[in-house]
Amino acid sequence: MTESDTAPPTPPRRRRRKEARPGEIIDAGLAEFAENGFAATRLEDVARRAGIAKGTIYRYFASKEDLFEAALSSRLTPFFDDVTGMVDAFPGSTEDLVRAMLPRIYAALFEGGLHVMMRIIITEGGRFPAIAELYHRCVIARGREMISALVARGVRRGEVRESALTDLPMVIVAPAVMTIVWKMTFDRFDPVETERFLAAHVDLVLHGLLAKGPGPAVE
Amino acid sequence: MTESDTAPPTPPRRRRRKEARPGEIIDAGLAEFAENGFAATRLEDVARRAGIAKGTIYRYFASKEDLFEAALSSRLTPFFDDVTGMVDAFPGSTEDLVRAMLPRIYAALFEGGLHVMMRIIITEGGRFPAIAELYHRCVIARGREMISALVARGVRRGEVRESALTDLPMVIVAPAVMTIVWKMTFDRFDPVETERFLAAHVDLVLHGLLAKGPGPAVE
DNA sequence: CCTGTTAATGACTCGAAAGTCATTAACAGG
DNA sequence: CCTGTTAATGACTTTCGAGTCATTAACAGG
Repeated sequence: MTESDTAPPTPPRRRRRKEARPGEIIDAGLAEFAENGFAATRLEDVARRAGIAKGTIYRYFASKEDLFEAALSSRLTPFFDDVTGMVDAFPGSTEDLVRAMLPRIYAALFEGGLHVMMRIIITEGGRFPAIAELYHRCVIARGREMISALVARGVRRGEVRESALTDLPMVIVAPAVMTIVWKMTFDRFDPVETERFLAAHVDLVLHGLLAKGPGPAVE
Repeated sequence: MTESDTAPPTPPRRRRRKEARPGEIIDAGLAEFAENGFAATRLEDVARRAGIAKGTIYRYFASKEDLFEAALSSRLTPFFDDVTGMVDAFPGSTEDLVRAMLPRIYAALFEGGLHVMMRIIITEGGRFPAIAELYHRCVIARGREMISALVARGVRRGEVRESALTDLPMVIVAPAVMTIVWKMTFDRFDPVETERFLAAHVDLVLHGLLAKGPGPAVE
C-alpha cells in the first residue's frame, strides 16, 4: 500500500511475453503428457497449468501433436556427452568406473528430470515412431556407445572377460530401465528404494563383467 | 457347388453365439488396447476386429473400462504356478536351473502372448491402479517369490554367494523387462534378436550370482 | 412351418475435447 | 498521451467417439 506508486497495484491479467511462452507451454505439456499420456491429455489442462488460455497454445503450436513433438524434441538433453568423455578419460579401474558411472546415471534419471522423458517414450514411443526414432538416435544409441566403450576399455585392460555381453552391452543398464518401469506402475503400493536397487545393480554388473570379481564393496 | 445341399450357400449375416462372444471381444480388445493404449482405442475398431457391431459389445460389457478390466483379468495366467514348483523340485545345480528357467520365461513372454499383457500393464498401469495392483499381486509378487526361492536354494546349496542381490532378486529379471520395453519402442528400426539377448542375460546372471562362476556355455 | 424370445444391429444422441476467430487490451513508438 | 500492432483471450464451431435403443432376424420349441 505504501508503495502503490512505484509498482502497479493490480498487475494486468494478460501479459504479452512472446519469448517466454513456448518454453512455459512445453513445460506444462511435458508434465501433463507424462501424467496422462498423449491421448488422455487435455490442452485445456495444459493451458491452465501454464497459466494461460487454451487459444494461446495455438499461437505457438499448430496442433496437440505438434506440441507433443516439440516438447519431446526440446529435451534431448546432451546428458551423455560428458559421460562418454568420462569413460575415455577415466584413470582408474573398470570397477571404479562402474561404481562411478551407474550412480551418475541413476541421479540423472531420478533426481534430474530424465525419468519424465523416459516415461513418455516408454508409454507413447510405440505410437510415435518419428519420436522414438529421434530419441533412439540421440540418446539410446549414444548410451549404447558409452557402455560399449566401457566394456571395450575393460577388455583392453584385461579386467573384463569376453562374453555374450561384449556385443550386447545394453543388458548392463537393464536394471535401470526396470526401475523406471517399476516406479511407473507398482511404486505406489510396493515402493522401490532406489539406493538399494542401485547397489544390487552395481553388484550384479561387477560380478557379471569382471574376470576376477570385484573387490569388497566400498561403504 | 456340388455340395450346396448340405451347407447353406449363404450363411446368415448375423449369428447368435452367446457363449463365444465375450471371449472373442476380449481377444479383439486386448489386441487393440496393446496397440493403441486405452484412451486411443475405439470400440468401433474392437467390434470390427471381432467381426461384430459396436452395440454387441454392450450386451456383454457395461463400458469401455469394464471391457478393459475384464480383458486384463481374464489373462492373469497361472504361468508361474508350475515354474515355482519347478524350482523346488529341480534336481540339478543352480546353473542348470537358471539355464532352464530363463529360456522358459522368454518363451512364455515372446512366443506365448504374455508380452501383450506386459505391454498394456507397462503403458496403462500408472493410470489404472486397481489393475496394476491386481497384476502385481497375481504375477509380479509370485514371480519375485520364485526368483527368491531360486536364490535361496542356491545359497543353501553353497552355489550362490550372498550379496545385495539376495534380497532384491527382481534385478535378475530386469533384462527381460528391458527387452519388452525395447520391442515396444525401438524394435522397428533397431530390432532385438531375442536369442542373443537371452544368451547375454543368462551369461550376466550366472556370473553375477554364482560363487565360483559357471561352467563352459552349453551349445 | 409358425411363432416367441432375445442376440445382434447400426443409426442415433450426447458430451467432451480439438481447433477457430472476432474481439480485447498490452505494450511500443511517435 | 495517443495510436497501431499484435499477443492473448474465451466463446464458438466442429469433430469424434462413448454409450443408447428401437428395430431386425436367428434360432428353439411347439
